[in-house]
Amino acid sequence: MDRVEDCVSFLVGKAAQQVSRRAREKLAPYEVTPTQYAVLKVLWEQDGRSAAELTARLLIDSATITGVVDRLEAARLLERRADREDRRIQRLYLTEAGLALSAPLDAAMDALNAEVAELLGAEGPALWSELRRLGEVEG
Amino acid sequence: MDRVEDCVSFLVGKAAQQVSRRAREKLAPYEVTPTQYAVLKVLWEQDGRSAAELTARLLIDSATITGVVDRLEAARLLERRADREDRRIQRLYLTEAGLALSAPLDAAMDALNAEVAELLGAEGPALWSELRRLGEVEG
DNA sequence: TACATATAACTTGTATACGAGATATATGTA
DNA sequence: TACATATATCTCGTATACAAGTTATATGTA
Repeated sequence: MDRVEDCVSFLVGKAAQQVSRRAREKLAPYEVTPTQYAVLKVLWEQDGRSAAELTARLLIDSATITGVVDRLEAARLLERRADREDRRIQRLYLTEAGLALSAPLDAAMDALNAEVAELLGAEGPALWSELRRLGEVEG
Repeated sequence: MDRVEDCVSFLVGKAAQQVSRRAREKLAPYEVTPTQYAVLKVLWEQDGRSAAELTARLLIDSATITGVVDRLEAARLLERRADREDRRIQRLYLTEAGLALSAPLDAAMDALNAEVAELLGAEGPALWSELRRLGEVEG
C-alpha cells in the first residue's frame, strides 16, 4: 500500500468523518450531536432503558455513555431515575422536550439518508450491507 | 427510517469505529495511533512538509494537527524546523526512529487491508470507490 | 511606505471514544 | 451467613476532531 489514501482505515474513517460532518450540520439547529441523536433515537423506540442497554445497542463505551447522558440531561431532554429493584441501574426517561424532538430530528436524518442515497445511486444498497459487515469486524 | 441502525451516519460511523479499533490494536505495539500513522505515512513519501500541507492531504483540522505533531515530536519520531523563507511555517522532518517505523507499520496496515478485503470478498473493490465518493461529500 | 487582507500555526473550549480503575450493589456458592 | 465473583455506573487520563479566536508573518494595493 503506497498512499495513505489506499489504507482501509483512512478510507472508511474519512467517509465517516464527512457523513458525520453533514449530520452535525443538519442537527445543529436543534443543538443535538449525532451521538446524542443515536441515544435519543433508541429511547424514542422505548424509554426507561439503562445505560448498559444503550452501550450494547450503540456499541459505545460505558464511559462515553455517561458523558453523553450527562449532556442530554443537562439539556433537559431526558432524566435519570433509579431502578427500584436494582439500585445499580439508572433508567433513562425522555422529557416532553426530548419526545418533541423525535419528528424534526428524524426528518433531518431522513434528508441526510436521501442525500447520500442520491450520491451513491444504484450502488448504495450494496454499500449498506458491506458497511454492516464492516461494523461487525471482530478482534 | 425506523431504527438507528438504518441511519447512514450511524452505519458508516460504526464501520469506521470497528476498523479503527483493529488498526489501533495492530499499531499498539509501536505506540502509534491510526492518525499518527497517517501523518507518518505522508512524511515517509517526502518529509519537510508543513502542517498546512498535512491538513489539506489528510482532511484534518489545523488544531488537531498541532496536537498530533506535538505527540509525534514528544515521541521523537519527527522534528519541527522553522522555514527560513517564511517564518510562519514549521516544516516537519522525520528522525531516524520515525524513518525506521516505515516498514513495520506499513506491514501492519497491509495486514489490516488484507483482513478487511477477505471479509468483504468480491464486493470489496466496489466498496472502496463508494467510500471514496462518501469521503468527498460536500456541505 | 502604510494599511488592509490573507495565511500558518497555535490556543481554548466542547464533544466524542476508549482503557483502566473505583464504587456500590447483586448474585452464586460454600 | 460469609465471601468470591459479577455487574452497572461513574471517574480519570489520553487522543482525536472541530469551532472560534489569537498571534506572527506575508502579501497585495493605494
